[in-house]
Amino acid sequence: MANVFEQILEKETVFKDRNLITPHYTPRELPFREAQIKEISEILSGLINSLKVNNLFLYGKTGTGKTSTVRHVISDLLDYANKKDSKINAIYINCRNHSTKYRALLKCLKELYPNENFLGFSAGFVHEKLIDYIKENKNSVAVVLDEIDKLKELDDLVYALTRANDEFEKGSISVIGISNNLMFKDRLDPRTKSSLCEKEIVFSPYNAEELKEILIQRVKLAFKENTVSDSAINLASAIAAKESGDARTALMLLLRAGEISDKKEKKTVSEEEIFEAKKSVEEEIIFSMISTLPSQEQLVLLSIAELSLKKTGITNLSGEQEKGLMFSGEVYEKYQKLAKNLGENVVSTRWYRQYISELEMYGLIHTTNSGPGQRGQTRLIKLGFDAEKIKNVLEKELN
DNA sequence: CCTCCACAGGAAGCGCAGGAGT
DNA sequence: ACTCCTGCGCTTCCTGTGGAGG
Repeated sequence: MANVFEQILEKETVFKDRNLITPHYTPRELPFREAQIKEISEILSGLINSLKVNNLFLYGKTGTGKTSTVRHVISDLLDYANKKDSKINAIYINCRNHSTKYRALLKCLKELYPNENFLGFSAGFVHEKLIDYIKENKNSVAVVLDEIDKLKELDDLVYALTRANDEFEKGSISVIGISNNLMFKDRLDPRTKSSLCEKEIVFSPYNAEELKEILIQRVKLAFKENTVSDSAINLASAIAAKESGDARTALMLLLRAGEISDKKEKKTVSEEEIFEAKKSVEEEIIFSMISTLPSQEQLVLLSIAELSLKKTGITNLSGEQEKGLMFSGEVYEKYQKLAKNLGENVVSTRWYRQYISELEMYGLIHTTNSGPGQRGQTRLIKLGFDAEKIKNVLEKELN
């Protein structure tokens, strides 16, 4: 019998380099983000001349290329700075992993002094040390705060970072905030807001055509030649565009489809595999999103799922029956019943509306304002994914 | 035209948990 | 160990909006 590892590792595959199609990979080319790249670069170019540049705030839904774009610009900037002997540091911080002011500052220091460890030093010391670094080295430092909405004490941190600029004769700190939470900006302290959002750049979702281009480009990198059919790419981009305009979903579709082809020992990826991949990707996304939701929000979502399974639908703007559409009010009623049955407390209508907005932001539901023929000013709610699947996941989550 | 309904979403404030300062 | 402070989840109150109906 052949060696097991030989069987596994030397198996025929459709991939040339599987890593290049995972979400972690930052491609060198970023189609349809030229405008944003240019805008960000123009702003950051001042750093080369040791000027303090405007703080930057980027927002857009998940998978719209915010992080990739920033990483791209930063790496170009550092390359150029190297050539010109310009003193620039760029620090990338994912606030999900460094969620307090202290941890974020610590991460900055770690980048500036790679060989030293400041763990355990007081917050004040860490802050001083950061300022000292810039005073001594006269560097321009750009701090990227990704998923900035996950950061606690954000007001403090932004204040600490930007206020320091007054003390420098040469060198500076600039902050680039990235968020996919559109409401987030409004929750900020007015001073932080004006400081952080000196310049704002919006990333809108990709449409099907754009997703297609992105996929074609990635397929060239990650798959062997002529393994992925055009129709498969078309289908994958159409699915992703319809659901969210999220490039990550589109890439995941291709990745899974490739894996399915390998498993079947097929040498190509066709529409069939994309369809199969769609199921598993959907479930993955749904599961990972839902399981991190607060239980109250899960309850609201479950109410929507149950209603859309039961209801026949309501008449929409064009006067036709649309399935799975429901009023905000009836969802709240359903939610009240469900919560009572499960012994959970029931939140007020105001907070319930907050939940609805958040669920929409995550792409789990879609809402539209009611038009003529409907009850006044209300929201029509529709589930973003298959009701049956969501219900299954939720019922497990909620026991 | 006015009023009522069924909501949307802003503003203020409350109680709590957990971290910092002393 | 103790206060003080702050962010968070939430409620209460409020103003605004647009269709329905008198």
